[in-house]
This record gives sequence, structure tokens and C-alpha cells, in this order.
Amino acid sequence: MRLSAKLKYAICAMLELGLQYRKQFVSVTVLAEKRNIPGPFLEKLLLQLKKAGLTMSRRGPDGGYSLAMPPEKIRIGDIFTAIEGPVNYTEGFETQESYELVTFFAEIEQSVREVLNSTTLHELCTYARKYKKLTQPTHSHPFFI
Amino acid sequence: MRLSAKLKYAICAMLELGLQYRKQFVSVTVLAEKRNIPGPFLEKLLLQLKKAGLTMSRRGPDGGYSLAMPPEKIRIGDIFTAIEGPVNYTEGFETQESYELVTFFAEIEQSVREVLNSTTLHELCTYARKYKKLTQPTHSHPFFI
DNA sequence: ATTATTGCCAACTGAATTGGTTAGGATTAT
DNA sequence: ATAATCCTAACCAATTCAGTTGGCAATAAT
Repeated sequence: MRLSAKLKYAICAMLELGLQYRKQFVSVTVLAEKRNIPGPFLEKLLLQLKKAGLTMSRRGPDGGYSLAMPPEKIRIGDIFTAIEGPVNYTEGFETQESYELVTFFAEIEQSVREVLNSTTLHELCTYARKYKKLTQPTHSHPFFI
Repeated sequence: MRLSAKLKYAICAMLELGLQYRKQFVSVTVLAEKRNIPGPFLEKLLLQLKKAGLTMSRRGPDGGYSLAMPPEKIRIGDIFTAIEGPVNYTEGFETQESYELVTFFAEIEQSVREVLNSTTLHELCTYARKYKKLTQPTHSHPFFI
């Protein structure tokens, strides 16, 4: 029950894009170095996220990727779905002729979906900024010692 | 985000064992035929569930598998964990030096765990019996037409 | 117009996982 | 003894995972 590297990379990248939202386009190379992700691999993921409508891009110098919409509108579950496909816990039980399990797991599936959809990328960004402040605390500015 | 065949097989088998609880030991062959699962493959899964402490077994004639404890004490999450390992959404983000995500995903992880642990095998059995009654309704006994 | 910089796309690859099968040994009820 | 069962290990094909390589397409700056 671990997350795939793919998904972790995608989440890291989306977080970074969220933190940079409306500032500029971020190139794959910069993104890859910043979050320690193999560049060409990240490229494929960003493209996948683009096809899912979560990112947009511009080519050429100073090009790169950006979120396709404000971080408030992107849920963590959307990233999961874009990379791993939709949460589907029911499919396949028919083969075992266990139709009870189809309807039963539909509910569990729905609960998991709600968990993943209960948080937005914006909230994650807010958390990340707070986290950074806490772990890299006082700037210790010479004027205010 | 689909369930593995392994996990689906395991859940089907555990449901069947739950429905037969305290009646008798159920052989792998019977279990496999009843739920349409490849026998030798199911065997490995039942063994895995045994090592996780969820099933017990007896060899020889009339042997087979049984739950190791009453269905009330087995949660759906226990089956997930036995087959797929514990829910772990945090591991690996350190490699990306994204420590915010470690602490952030710890919460999502916990929510998912709670969803999977909120239902017991007993509840699933109750549901399955109810489901069977609903779909195979009136016995249409000749004396009570 | 040229060129440097970016994204876009397809094909390839080694390693691991998935979903099994096969063959034989150990235990137990009759 | 023997038949029925679980237990164990080894093997296998196909798929997915986690990437790499190489080249094309668009765009901004000169």
C-alpha cells in the first residue's frame, strides 16, 4: 500500500508549481533539480498532468509549466486520478461472482475518494509555507539581534 | 487505483470463511471453486493470511482453513495490510527532500486507514447475507403460495 | 533569419511485480 | 496404509515501473 514514485514525483511537482503560481513558468529542468526528480521522467508526468487538465505549458526560452487553474481548484485526489487512474475498488468482483462485494466496496471506495478530495493543493501550499517557516525559523537579521 | 487480483481473492475468501465461521474447516479447493479463484494461487494467499494471524488451518481429511478469530475482530483493513502491507503514504518523500509532504501525507494516510478499519468482516458477512436474501428472494414454498 | 531554449513525442531498456503453475513433502483422519 | 489435505519452493510469462535516449516542434531574443 505504498505510493508509486510516479505519484510522489507528481505531487512534489504540483506542490512546487502551486508555490510558484502566477509568478512564472517553471521549466522541467528547474523543477527536477529543485525536487530531486529525474528530468526526462518528470517530463512525462507533467505531460500526463497536462492531458488531465491540471497543468499548462509554454515552449521556448523562459517557457515551462504552470498550473492550469488556481491551486484552490485542484484537489489531491485529482493528482492521484491523473496519474493512477480513478479510484476503483469495485471492478473485478463480478468475475468471482461476488456481487455483494461490488456494492459493498462501492461505499469504501466513496469514502477513500472523499478523503483524497477533501484537501486542495492550496491547503497543501499553505501548509508547506508554514512548514518552511517553522523549520527555517528566525532569519536573525543583524539589525534586530 | 484498482485493487489487485490478489487482494480481491483474499477478500472473497475471507468473506466465505466468515460466512462459514464455527461450522467447519473449508478446504482450498472448495473455497476456490465457490469463489472462482485459481486454487494454487488462493493457497498461497491463505497461507499469507495465516502468517498475518487472520486464518488458521488443519491438515488431513476434512481439514482446510478457518478464521483465526471471530469476524467481529477482523477489519477490512487487516486484510489489506496482510496482503499489500501497511498503508504507507509518507515513505519516500524524504528522497525528494520534501519533508512537508511527509507530515502532510501522514494525515491523509491516517484517514485512509480509518476508512479501511471502520468496517469489520462481521459487518461484511451481515451485508452479504442480507444481499443474498434480497437477490434470491421468496423461496416460493408450495405450501404457502 | 538564426539560434538557443524550451516543451513534445516515440521508442527502448532493465528490474521488479503480478498472476499464476508445477512438483513434491509433511501432517492427519480413517 | 492411504487418502486427503496443508505446506514449501521453484519456476514462468506478461505487465508495470522507473527510467533513458534521441529527435522533432515551437518560441523568444538577437
